[in-house]
Amino acid sequence: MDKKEKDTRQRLLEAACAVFAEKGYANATVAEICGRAGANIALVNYYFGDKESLYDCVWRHAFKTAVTEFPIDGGLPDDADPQTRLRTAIRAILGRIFAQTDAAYFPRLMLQEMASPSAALTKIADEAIAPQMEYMHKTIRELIGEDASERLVFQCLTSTMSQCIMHGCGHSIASRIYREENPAMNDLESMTDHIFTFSLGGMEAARKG
Amino acid sequence: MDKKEKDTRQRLLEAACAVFAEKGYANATVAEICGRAGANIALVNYYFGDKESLYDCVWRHAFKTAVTEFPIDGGLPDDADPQTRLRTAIRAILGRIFAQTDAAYFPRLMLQEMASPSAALTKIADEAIAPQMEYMHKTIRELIGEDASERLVFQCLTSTMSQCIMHGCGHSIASRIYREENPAMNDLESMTDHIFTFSLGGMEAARKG
Amino acid sequence: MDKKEKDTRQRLLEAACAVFAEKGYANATVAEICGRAGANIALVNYYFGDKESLYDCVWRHAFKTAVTEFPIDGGLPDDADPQTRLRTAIRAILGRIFAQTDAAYFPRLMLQEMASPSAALTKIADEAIAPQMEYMHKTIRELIGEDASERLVFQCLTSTMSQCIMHGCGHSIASRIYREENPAMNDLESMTDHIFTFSLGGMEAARKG
Amino acid sequence: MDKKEKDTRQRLLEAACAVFAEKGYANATVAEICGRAGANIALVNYYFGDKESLYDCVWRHAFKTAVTEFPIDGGLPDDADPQTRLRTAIRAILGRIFAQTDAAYFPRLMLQEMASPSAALTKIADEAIAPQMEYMHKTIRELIGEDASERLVFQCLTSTMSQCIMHGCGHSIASRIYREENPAMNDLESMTDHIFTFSLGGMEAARKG
DNA sequence: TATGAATGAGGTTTCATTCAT
DNA sequence: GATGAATGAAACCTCATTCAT
Repeated sequence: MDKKEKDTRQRLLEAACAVFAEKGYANATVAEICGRAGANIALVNYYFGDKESLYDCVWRHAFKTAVTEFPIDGGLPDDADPQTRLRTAIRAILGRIFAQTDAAYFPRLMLQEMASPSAALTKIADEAIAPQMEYMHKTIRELIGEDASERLVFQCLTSTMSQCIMHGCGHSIASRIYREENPAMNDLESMTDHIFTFSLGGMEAARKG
Repeated sequence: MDKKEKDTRQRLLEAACAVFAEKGYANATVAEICGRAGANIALVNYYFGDKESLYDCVWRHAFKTAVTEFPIDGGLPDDADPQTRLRTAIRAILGRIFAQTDAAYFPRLMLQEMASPSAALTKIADEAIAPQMEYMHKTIRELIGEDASERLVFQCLTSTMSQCIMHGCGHSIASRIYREENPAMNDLESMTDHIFTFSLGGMEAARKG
Repeated sequence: MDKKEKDTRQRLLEAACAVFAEKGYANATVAEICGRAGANIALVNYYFGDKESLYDCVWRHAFKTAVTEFPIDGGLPDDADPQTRLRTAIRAILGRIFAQTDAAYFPRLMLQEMASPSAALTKIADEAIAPQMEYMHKTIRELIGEDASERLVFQCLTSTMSQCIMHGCGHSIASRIYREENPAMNDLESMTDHIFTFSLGGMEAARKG
Repeated sequence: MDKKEKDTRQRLLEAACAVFAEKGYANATVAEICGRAGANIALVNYYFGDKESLYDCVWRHAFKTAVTEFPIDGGLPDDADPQTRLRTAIRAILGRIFAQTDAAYFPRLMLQEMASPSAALTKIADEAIAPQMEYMHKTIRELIGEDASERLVFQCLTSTMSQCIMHGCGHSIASRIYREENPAMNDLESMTDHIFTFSLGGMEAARKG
């Protein structure tokens, strides 16, 4: 019975991840989630209380999976040089986006939150995003140097993160413009290389001028 | 009477722009649109047929306003040098995002489409986005040189566009992480400078590496 | 169209009065109300917003009808002697209870509130009940005399009101104990006489003892 | 194990008393009852069959407790004089209402039944209420005299019982009108005195008038 | 004896749309 | 050109009950 229970709850959670990631909080329906999980519609309330609490479980699950499978520091020692840390972090973020596991849900959920913030966004920003941003911030600060203004660091951080997010999440629009799937889109390593090189070059230029 | 009609239809269209941009297609309600427009709830169907057709009018209106107020080429002559064209294009895209007019709706609608594509996305991509991307593509091709692979051009294009989009639209999440409004966020010219410099530096590095 | 509109809203309001009076707020269902009114189930929300607001309209309507048809002072001049005022008030309260109009809903709603208070009770007590109680209080104070303790006045007030309420509302239980309808139950005037005489005698005794 | 069973069943019964008394039959939920009893939700059906049967057990339990702890005749000899018997009966009824034990549930359940009769009311009236009313009836008949009409006896009975019920159960509304708790409300003996005196005086007056 | 999973019916509410006027 | 009434479908949630264990 331990088996069966975990099964249904887990199936619900995973179906919910998929549906929330696809449609966003407000637009996702409990009915569809239960339908995909092959579960009775009342079970969401049985296991999670209500849709909002289910969503909490969903983003936490997605986030935990993402940072577990693709930790932002990639397991590097703390004293790794900042260039390595930057490349590793870019690789981690892209890894999440293109993961075939539940880790992929987190970035998609974030895109949904960016488009239509839900009540959970404040919590998510505090608990999930801020720590990762701090890591990136520290890394970029080291790369640009202590003399650079805080503002410059923030701009470079945004520029770098932008590319990670868009290269991955832009799919839905990009794939409609370039009708055939663009080859670069699926090549994780080359994408990492590009963003890393582009960003380093960008920071260098920004630092000077 | 001709006046009044146009008035109401126009008011509905503008209210619809705002609501769709804020909540996305599925989440926007006809009732709220009519409410904001101060119009009777049946008028959406009267003037536009149904919600979907209204949405078509909305994105076309938003797009037209955006390209009229902020043309991607900024009115430059065709033979302007590519660096100037790039900077101008970046400025135009950012201008749209931070516009106080209906022009600002288009990028927000696109963010919504990126998160939760509606049935209209294919049309939008063909009619609205593709031409602009081609202009950017051509510009970047000129900057990188004819020898560069098509793939590299595409990567640089994505990297550049990413920054424009995120610097503007990332607000909802960014403002929650950096509790106080970051100063750079609202300074259009400095943002243009940054993205331009960063992207040029990035392309230079990408071309070499 | 003015006719039809008022019709449905009014029909809903009256059906709601009946159902709320019969079952109490929580136990009444919107479906039954709409069913009795011969209206679509969505119309409660269309006309009243939600169940709670409908309930507000209901008790206010019932109260207004009750005090209009059966004013507590029965139209007596302010300087009427307290005995007359007491008898008139008793008559008014009983009149409401046995009314064949919407006035009868108010005491039944109050019985429901007494059994299972709803969120509206505070409002009802303030706006509807308190003023009537004050009138009764003043009247009884005059009957008992200025020397009597406040506590005694309150006790006599409660004793008098009790009888009005129970003689009327106790029906549901009483009619089950005395299987045949008790004759006194339906004779409004004799019931008024009894409560008036009994209460006067009671107060006289209480004052002395 | 025999102990434990009785325990759980008993805990359920007592929790059910509380919940039914507070919210009435229809409004009480099995889930809340089980929650308060610290028992699994399926146990109501296991021990009692269904909600309705549980309710039967509840009112019988409440009634038995009430008449055991506060017998209507207060243990008086059959030949006690009617005044003493009346005072004792009033004291018993008030005692139940203000009891800190399960005895207090019975009057509250009756208030609920008065407001919204359940399917059980007929049974309750026959088995629980009627015998007590007969006792009161006989007592009052003796007080008023054999010449009095049956109707007068019934009216005086109702007037007397009304006060007992209302002085006790009217709390929810009364406490909202007189914001501070009225002192008389909690003083059992003085309340008994008042109702006894008031009723005797009332009967005397009614008999004459 | 006791549990947690599961279910179907039914509750309130929202929404896009239609219709008569 | 504009309105308000009306509707059916579907959303979220609650609840009594059943079942396997």
